[in-house]
Amino acid sequence: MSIKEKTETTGKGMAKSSSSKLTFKQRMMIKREQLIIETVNSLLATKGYDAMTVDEIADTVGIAKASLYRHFPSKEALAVGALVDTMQAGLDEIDKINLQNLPAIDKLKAITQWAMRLKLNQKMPNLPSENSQLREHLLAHEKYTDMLVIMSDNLGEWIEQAQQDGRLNTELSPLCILYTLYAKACDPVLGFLKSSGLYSDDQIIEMVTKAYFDGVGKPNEK
Amino acid sequence: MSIKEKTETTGKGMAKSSSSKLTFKQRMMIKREQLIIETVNSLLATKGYDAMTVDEIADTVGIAKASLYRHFPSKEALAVGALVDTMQAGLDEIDKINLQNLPAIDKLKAITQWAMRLKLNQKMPNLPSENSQLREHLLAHEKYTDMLVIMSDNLGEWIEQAQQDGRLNTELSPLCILYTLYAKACDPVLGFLKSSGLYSDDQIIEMVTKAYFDGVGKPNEK
DNA sequence: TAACTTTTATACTAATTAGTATAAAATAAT
DNA sequence: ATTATTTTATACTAATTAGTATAAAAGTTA
Repeated sequence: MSIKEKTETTGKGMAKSSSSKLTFKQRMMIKREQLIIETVNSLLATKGYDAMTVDEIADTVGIAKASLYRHFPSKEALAVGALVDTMQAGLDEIDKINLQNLPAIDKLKAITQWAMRLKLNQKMPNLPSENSQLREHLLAHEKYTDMLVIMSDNLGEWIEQAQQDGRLNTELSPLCILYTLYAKACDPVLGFLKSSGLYSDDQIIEMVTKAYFDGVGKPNEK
Repeated sequence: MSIKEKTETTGKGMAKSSSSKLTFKQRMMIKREQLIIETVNSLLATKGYDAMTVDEIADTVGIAKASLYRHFPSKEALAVGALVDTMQAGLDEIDKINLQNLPAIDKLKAITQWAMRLKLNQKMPNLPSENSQLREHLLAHEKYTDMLVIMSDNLGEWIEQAQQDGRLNTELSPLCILYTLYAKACDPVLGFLKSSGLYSDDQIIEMVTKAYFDGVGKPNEK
């Protein structure tokens, strides 16, 4: 064994290595990293960043805290990792939707519903309130902001196309539509409707989609 | 001075005493309690419950921590007090709106916009994420839940009336409309649009109201 | 002035928790 | 089997913070 291998690590985010040949250990490392990320995502979705403790993460994953810190150097890095992971999933979903030849409005509905389903399944991490330490670090994290820009550009194109198609309200600025769309990913309405026990997930998504695109008011009210 | 007066206190919420004759000290007490509540509301709006510290509240109000604890027995009580206060303001606003003879749909728009303006002015307290200690205590607090029921009943009546008037989408259940309306009070879109610097508060409220009632989609899209 | 009450500043306790150190146990490699 | 590496359990440090105790200062009342 070479000295070099002694220091091998997945390196916080090289989950997709440039080399396609991975050792068994490396693959295990990646697998576990994914499990950690999933756990953090779930805890961020249910409890939020402040209430989530590192000991809890370790217990839930089923590994020792020291092992956790071999993958991520801090609690913040864990949260950022989870958020980057979700962002990547969103970008992947956008790519998938772009492959289909849909009108822009349907692409927008598709990504909105994808995000809402994630939220309903408690997989959508909750960001802490507006002025928080974590948010600053997140916006200082280049990878995350890069992904955010790519996603916003992509959604922005869909929005402008849908407006040109006459399928989106042109009285609303694209920015306003973009923000309201992002907001659907953390809409508390989904959880409240779910906890009412009256509706299936599909029904909830259908209702909230209708409320979002068609409005709660009657069309004739305009 | 009687023994009785020695133990006088505003008593956490008797801000509206049954007796209309109040001593100077009592009025000072109430005045200060209001200042505390305002401060807590502002801190809850900007930082959230977890990030808000009791020392910070005391410093911001400009009194000693010990004095703070003479008004409220715990941090949770402070938060609950702030939330009850906001809820009361909402009920007052509903009463005010009910005095005007407006169509139900306009009453709904009025209260929605009132809540959004509060949020824009950083006066709307942020509740912590769904499964939190504070939320449980809040729902165990009878006064708060009573107020919540009254408000929901009142808004529910408006919603059903507006549906009968043909001004609200009858494809959406009243419950769904109620929840989406509550959600406007904590809609992060308002803050994002504001921090973009592109719009005045009035413009933001107009935009988000339009998006909410008319939907982001074009009517002809239906 | 004198007696009394309230507020304040300060320091403390106790609990929580992020992150680290360490030695034993488990696993893998030769 | 032996050596090297990783994981684990445990205990620790250091920082934060809710809540309390206390004595001095400020304010009030007579």
